Amino acid sequence: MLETKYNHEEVEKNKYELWKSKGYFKCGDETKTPFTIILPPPNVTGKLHLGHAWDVSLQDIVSRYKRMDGYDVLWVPGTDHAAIATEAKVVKKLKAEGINKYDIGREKFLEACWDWTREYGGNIRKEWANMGISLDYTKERFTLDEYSVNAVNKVFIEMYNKGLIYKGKKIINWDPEAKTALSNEEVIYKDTKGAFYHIKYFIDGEDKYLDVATTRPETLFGDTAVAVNPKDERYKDLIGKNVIVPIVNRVIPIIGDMHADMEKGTGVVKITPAHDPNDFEVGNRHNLERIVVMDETAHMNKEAGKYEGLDRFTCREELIKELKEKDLLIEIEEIMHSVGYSERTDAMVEPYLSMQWFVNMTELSKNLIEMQKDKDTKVNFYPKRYEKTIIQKAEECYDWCISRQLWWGIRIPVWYKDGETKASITSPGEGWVQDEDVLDTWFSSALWPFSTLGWGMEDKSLFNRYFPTDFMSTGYDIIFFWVFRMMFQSEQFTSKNPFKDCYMHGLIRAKDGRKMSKSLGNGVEPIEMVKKYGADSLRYYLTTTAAPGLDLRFDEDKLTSTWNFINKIWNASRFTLMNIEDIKELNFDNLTFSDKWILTKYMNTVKTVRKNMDKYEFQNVGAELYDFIWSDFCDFYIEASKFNINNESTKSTLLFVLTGILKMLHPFMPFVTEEIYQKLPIKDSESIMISSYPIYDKKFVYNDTIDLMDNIREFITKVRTSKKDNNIKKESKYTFRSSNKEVENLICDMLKLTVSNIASKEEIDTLESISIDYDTNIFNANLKFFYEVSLEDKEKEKEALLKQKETLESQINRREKLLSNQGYVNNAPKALVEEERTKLENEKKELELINEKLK
RNA sequence: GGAUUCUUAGCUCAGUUGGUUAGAGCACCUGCCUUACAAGCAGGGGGUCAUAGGUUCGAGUCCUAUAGAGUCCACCA
Repeated sequence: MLETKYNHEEVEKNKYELWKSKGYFKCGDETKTPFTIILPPPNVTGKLHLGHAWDVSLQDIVSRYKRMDGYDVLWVPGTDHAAIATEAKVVKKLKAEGINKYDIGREKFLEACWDWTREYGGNIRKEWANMGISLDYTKERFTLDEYSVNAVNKVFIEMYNKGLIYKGKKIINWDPEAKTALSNEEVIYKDTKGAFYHIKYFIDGEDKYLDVATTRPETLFGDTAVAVNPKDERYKDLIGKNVIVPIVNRVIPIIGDMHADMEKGTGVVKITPAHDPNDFEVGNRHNLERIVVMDETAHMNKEAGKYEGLDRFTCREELIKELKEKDLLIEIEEIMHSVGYSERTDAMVEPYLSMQWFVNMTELSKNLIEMQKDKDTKVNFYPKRYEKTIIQKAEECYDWCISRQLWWGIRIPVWYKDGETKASITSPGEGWVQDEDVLDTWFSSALWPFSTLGWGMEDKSLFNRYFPTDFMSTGYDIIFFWVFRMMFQSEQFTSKNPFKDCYMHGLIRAKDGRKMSKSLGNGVEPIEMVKKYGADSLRYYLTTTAAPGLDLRFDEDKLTSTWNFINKIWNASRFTLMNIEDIKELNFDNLTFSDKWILTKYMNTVKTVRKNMDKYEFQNVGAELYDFIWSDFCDFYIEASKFNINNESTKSTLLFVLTGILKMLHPFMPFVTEEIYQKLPIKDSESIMISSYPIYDKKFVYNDTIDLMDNIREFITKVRTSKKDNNIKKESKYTFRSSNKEVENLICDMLKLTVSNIASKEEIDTLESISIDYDTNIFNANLKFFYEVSLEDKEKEKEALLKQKETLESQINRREKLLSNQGYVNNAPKALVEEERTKLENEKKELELINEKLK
């Protein structure tokens, strides 16, 4: 028998290992329809945060639901090598030991990375187990394993040969700390305090100067022109003349270019083609020289003359000092402007001219847009609005910088010899040297949905059976990093989209709405929450609280409520189990009214739950189950069943409905449902995990019980309220009559009206009474309580009646108006109009009763 | 500048083809140790659904504008 209280620690012990060892997580039943989910691979050396917990819970819900519903589910686990993130951590660790990565060299450094990966890699798996997620570990992948590396190489080479990947010298975002190029997505813009430095650029041969404003004065060493707008009357005549770059004393031309904005600053802008993407374009238009003035650590190079070797910020300070001394500085105007920082190292990004590899996005984007236009080929996003987002991204797409000057990652499969370039997995021969760079982590992640399934490998059986995948779930924060790229790569290499449905969830925030972050110290560890409340509580809370695509403010009080809900389920199960121990088989021959009612309610719930599960509307599933279980099953049905508990059919109903409840809850709370399921005297399989999901069955639907029970419950509430308002004691004498003999016992039981308290004739004659009336087309009843009614009680009753009268009258008024509206009567659904009519009639009847009483 | 989300009870949130009396949890008030559960039961109070218009027989839901909050993209000499 179950303990009186739910104990999540006990319940969650050992179950995961058992499921795993029984092989329930494994795919492979070819008699079933396949259903595939690929887990978004977390960073191998990372920790699972609440966002991950949310994400994996959503996927596990879908996996378990589909598995129970007869699909051959494959859920592929895996981790990501997270090139820059991991490399940064290993560099830091080595630094603490006094080791520099360049001193030990590439090979040794990679060994250190692998050590790090092995050391922390196991953590993730433990946390998955804690969350209870049903991953097929026989298919676990890593973005640096043979599946991934093979796919990456094949894809790169093919794209290179097709001209979809090219090498070029462009301005890219440079992270001077990690000493690598970044993609635009890896740059985070933050408002930063800075300044416009107004500097004098003297016109060559004249005593006049131009006021040139810049936020990065240290780049002046790379200036190769000054631009004004050709339409700008102020400067028009200067075009063609030259100015002198201060300090360097280089003579550079004044050019006319639309890039110079007349409204902005002084209307004069210095052009540094090697250090600004816009200036780069201007430089191309005017054939300007590109002078790089910094090295890869953002220290000044020899172009900066005596400032060579200084860090960019120190140089700025020194330079400003000198400009001031030489009276070349006009003013320093402090401003707030947004500046890019590296997502991983938080270093200020330097726009930097360098040779990098790029993916040409033009064709790929076009392709994606075409596929999204057709409902048969597109990815269905949940919520739908992200379909627009992804198209927008595709439309304004720029080329993707994929090379990284790192060591931890998949090396670019390109070889050089004597100015020749070849793309190849292995060396083309003697004397060929491989490109030093590795690929952006997201390049391998983009191939994940098919690389994990063995695309491009000899054995294609997994790929053929399980691709394309069915469901993808991820936070909206990586839609551009990942979802977008998975889509165009799959489209390019498999001609299909990587998944049919893509569910986007929001971000987890702290209770006050701020982001959870280390620096704010407001982060919450999922592990801690699992310890405190159990994985079941956490999973249910996370997945049923927020609507798709919306953020979730983490509220521990709600987790407590969820725990209480599970405790409620626990106790309802406890009650059921206590009373059905001897049951041998289900028998529905002798159903009571309330049995029929709960069966009908249950079937309706199954229908609604399935509908919402299929649409991934888990918040609706949660609400539906919560309400059904707590209000209908526990608060009413279990209470009612106590009076017929020896009836075999009532016992069967209890067991049948409870089993269904457990099954519908199982995807959300796998542990506790399994625990209880194991104790059921009759079950359809050895584990709830592999049992079958409830099916709507008309056989158990008794539609006429629904409205009648609603009436009964309303009447019961009315009586209880009245008893409380009028201070009517338990043992008060009463008389009761109703229009429906079948349910009279039920009502008396629920109201605890015993035969011994039925008022005698004498009591009826001598005592005063309060009467509670109920009158609708379906059910009417009259209950009178006989007792010493004080004057005060009478006043109170009268007051209550007057209040009721008032509300009734306004309701009748409203409804009469509504029903006299021809537009409504003609256009609204007939059933609805009919319902309104019935309600109006009932209200009129009730008003009559009240009026009578008031007399 | 472009896109997008949010604004519903004191707090946190549901409310999905528009259907008329807007729900939940927590908090609050009252009464109950009723033998599944006091982390519970029973009853109750509390909302002109941000504002202003519009479409419609009917709007929390659709449209337009406004205000406030957030996010993404672009720009940022």
